[in-house]
Amino acid sequence: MKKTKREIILKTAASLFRSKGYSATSMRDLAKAVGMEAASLYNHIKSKQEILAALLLDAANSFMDGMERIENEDIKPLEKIERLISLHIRIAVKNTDAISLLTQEWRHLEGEAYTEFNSKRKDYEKRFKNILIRGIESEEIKNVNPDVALFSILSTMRWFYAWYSKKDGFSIGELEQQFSDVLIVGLKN
Amino acid sequence: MKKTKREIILKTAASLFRSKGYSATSMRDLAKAVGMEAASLYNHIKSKQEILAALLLDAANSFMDGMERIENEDIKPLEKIERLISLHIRIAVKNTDAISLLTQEWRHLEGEAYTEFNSKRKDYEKRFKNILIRGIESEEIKNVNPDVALFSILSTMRWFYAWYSKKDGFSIGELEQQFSDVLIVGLKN
DNA sequence: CCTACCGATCGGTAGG
DNA sequence: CCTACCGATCGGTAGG
Repeated sequence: MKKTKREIILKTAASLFRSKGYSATSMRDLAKAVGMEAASLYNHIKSKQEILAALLLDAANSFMDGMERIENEDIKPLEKIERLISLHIRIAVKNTDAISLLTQEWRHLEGEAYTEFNSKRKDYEKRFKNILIRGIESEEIKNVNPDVALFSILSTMRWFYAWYSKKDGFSIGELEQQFSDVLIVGLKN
Repeated sequence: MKKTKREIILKTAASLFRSKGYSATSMRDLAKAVGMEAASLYNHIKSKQEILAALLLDAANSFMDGMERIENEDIKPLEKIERLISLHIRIAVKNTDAISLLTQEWRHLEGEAYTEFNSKRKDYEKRFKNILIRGIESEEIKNVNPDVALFSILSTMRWFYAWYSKKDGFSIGELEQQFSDVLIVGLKN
């Protein structure tokens, strides 16, 4: 499990970008945290932008892979929604810093990386929404506005990393159960 | 309805901070957007920090006032939750830029302003949670984890401004109805 | 991986 | 409200 210098730089950058924000983190901050001079970073990475792009596209791909897998499972729409909630929770627990960037810092992407990230994001949302629509059609899901339902689930899941960082003592299973309860079953008795 | 220069500067800053982020927005960007030289801004504001603090504390106070009012209404907990959802929607529709900063840029606050903002935020969440707990006690609300329920509602409402900016043609009444449906009644048939 | 350094830009001030 | 300017810091490169 030896980590290359590049991997260490990326991990450290994720943590700094998360706590200070991309713009407010300088390459000198990053160099100090890694234990080298700023100029030396450039032997491992091309630019500050490349770091952000690598982190975000990697995280985005985890979600695309998960979506692909869940779409192809032979289960009902509502169960797919549950699996997607679980996907978000698991990725966030495993890779909290990178997920925070996905929520907070993606607008600082430039050029092609921005375009690529954005189109993945839109594709993901479209596929998620299609599952909701199929659930509404089969009457497994209430006749709610699918855009509102999609947005509600995704907002909650996108901020999950921040909530999770403050709370302790929940197992993955408990988290999945409680978020499914609230997001799918609702509050009203 | 004449606006002072200071008000124009604050409004313009809110819009720039929203689209570029606080750190990535320079005082020269702001000056240009307002139509003066950077140095001249300082006749109306003390510092870049002061702008962010003024915008955020003002927005935070809108929520504190709304919470105060709703707490004192003689209605059941679940109806208070509905009113709070409506409060978030109305403030976000009226003051979209400032609300985006509340969600995205508050961590750039420094010193006393950070402390004050943070304590208001915590106070607001505590009072919101108490309403949920009272609803659970009276069995009007399902026996869900109140932290998870609080977090789910607040995440959705905090991102509402971004969703709303992309969608058109909803009246306030429709928005209130649809978000209450999804957040309170749930998805499962 | 470092020293030395580049041009650009930052938030902010002096003085009028 | 402007011109002129401050010291500090930025992302990044040259050359070893």
